[in-house]
This record gives sequence, structure tokens and C-alpha cells, in this order.
Amino acid sequence: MILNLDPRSNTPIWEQVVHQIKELILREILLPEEKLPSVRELSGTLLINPNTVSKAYQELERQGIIETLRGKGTFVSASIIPKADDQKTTELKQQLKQLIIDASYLGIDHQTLSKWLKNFSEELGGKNSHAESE
Amino acid sequence: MILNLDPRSNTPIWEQVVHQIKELILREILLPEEKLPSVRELSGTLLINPNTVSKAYQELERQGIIETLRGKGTFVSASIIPKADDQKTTELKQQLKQLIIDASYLGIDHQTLSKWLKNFSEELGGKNSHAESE
DNA sequence: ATAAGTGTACTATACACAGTAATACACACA
DNA sequence: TGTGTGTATTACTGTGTATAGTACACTTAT
Repeated sequence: MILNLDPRSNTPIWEQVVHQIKELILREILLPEEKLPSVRELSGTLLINPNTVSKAYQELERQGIIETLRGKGTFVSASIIPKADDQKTTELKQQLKQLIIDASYLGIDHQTLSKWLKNFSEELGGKNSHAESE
Repeated sequence: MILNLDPRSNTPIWEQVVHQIKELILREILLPEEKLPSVRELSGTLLINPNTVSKAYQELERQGIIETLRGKGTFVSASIIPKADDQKTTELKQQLKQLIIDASYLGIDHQTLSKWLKNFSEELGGKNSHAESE
């Protein structure tokens, strides 16, 4: 598995790993029940520390996206059930508001943002049903 | 001026100050040419260090949103011209994509995001013209 | 049993950055 | 002259990221 990591980014490496694996699952490049690379293997290909990969895997498991079986490996969860989280939802709305503010100062209007949102949504969510309620 | 700061947030205090002042300007609660609180005064009301406020002001000035006159104070710029920045625009699009991914795992669909985007845009951009090109 | 591969836990270290603290400087204005 | 302004500098503390090395518990295959 090859991920694009930016060591100079302000977002931690383990968080970048979490983000990109979530995207790979959404795009169905990683399928349910599929085995992920081992901690040591992925740390080798990404040239980062095993602990960093482990931290990313633990966070993904905490979110119920992957499952770990001791001695066997880590696997994409068979069924990923989106769970509503009021606090995270509030944070996400706040993040969206800030994004709109930043866009405004870049001269990007609502229509453009709306178009981007539509494009990304079709690109990401067209294949699966995470975003479809129940 | 009263801002809502969260010392336990992962985003630095100076960045929170930057964000919220940009929002106050967009909402026209802070008007062009209006004087901002002094570094020492704002640090007093917010119970943070003067250096932290200074850092926020310097960042806002770097973005052309406020102007500082040595010995006089800091003021909202007379005319805030949104400047297109390819790199920042790319980052913003990346941020939007990540937001959509996070939303997906929270069970929030495209339609809901689109609605929130519309609401926030009307709430923020209805009064001024930052987002209107030229 | 043995060995290899798995995730996990622990300690230690280095590094960067946020934030605080204290001080000093340069300028505007009354 | 004095006060208020933004700025600069230095030092210190705390926190979090990341690396490094080691050890442990478990699964699987030999």
C-alpha cells in the first residue's frame, strides 16, 4: 500500500495515514474483510516508525473502521456502520464554517464551493452506501 | 471584544483569534477602518499573553486584512481585496475532500452538507462582497 | 516444540512548537 | 515629558510527534 505522506505538514503522520486509509475504503480500493499490511510491513514501505503505524491502526479501530486480531493481523471491518456523534458533528459544522470563511478571503464564492462539494461527493460516495442513511 | 477561545483545542490560540476576527469582519461587526483593541488590552480581556495576540495580529496583517500603524494601533483594512492563491486553494479543496470523508463516516450525506453550506454562506456572505469577484 | 509473523506495551530520547514571562525598543500623540 | 501603541528579543516550561530499542502475548505453520 502506497500513501502520500508529507512529513512537513502540520497534521501528524499517523493522522494522515488514518485519513488516507479511510479514503481508500470509501473508494472501495480496500474492501471489507480485506487484510491490511502489517504494522512492520507498512512502516517499512512508508519509511516511518512502526509505532506511528500502530497509532494510526489503533485510531482506525477506535472508530470501528478496522479490526485487529492478535497474532493474525488487521482487517477492514466487515460492515462499517456510520455512527452519529453529536460532538463530532458539531466540530464538522464548525470546520465547514471556517472553510467557507477562508474561501471567502480567497475570492471563492458559494457557487464554486457547492460545485466542488458535488464533484467530490460523486467521486467518493458513488460506489458505496456509507452516506446513505440506515 | 469578546472571543470564544478553547485552550484545549488542537488549533493554536493565535489561530483561533485569527479565525474569529476574520469572521467578525465578514459579518460586518468589525467595519473597515475600525480600530481593533490594542495588543495589551485584548490580551487582558482574553486572559492570554500579549505575544499570542501580537502573533495573531501579524498573521492578519500578512493576509492584508488589518493594518498596523506604529504607535497608533491596528485597524481593519479600508478595502479587503480577496487574493487568489493557488496553493491555498489546493489546500482548501483537499480540506473539503477530507471533510466529506469524515462526514460520510458520521452518516452525513451530500444533501445535508450542501444544505449546511448554503445556510452558512447566506449567514456569512449576505452583507458584503468579499466573495464576489472583482 | 519451534520458529516466524502478528499486534501491543514500555522506556528513553530528540525535536518542534505553543504559550508564558519579562524586558527593552521605536514611534505617535497630547 | 509621559502615556499608549506595536514590535523584538531572550529564556523557560509544557506538550505532542516521531524515532529507537526492547520485550511480551498471541496465531499460524513447520
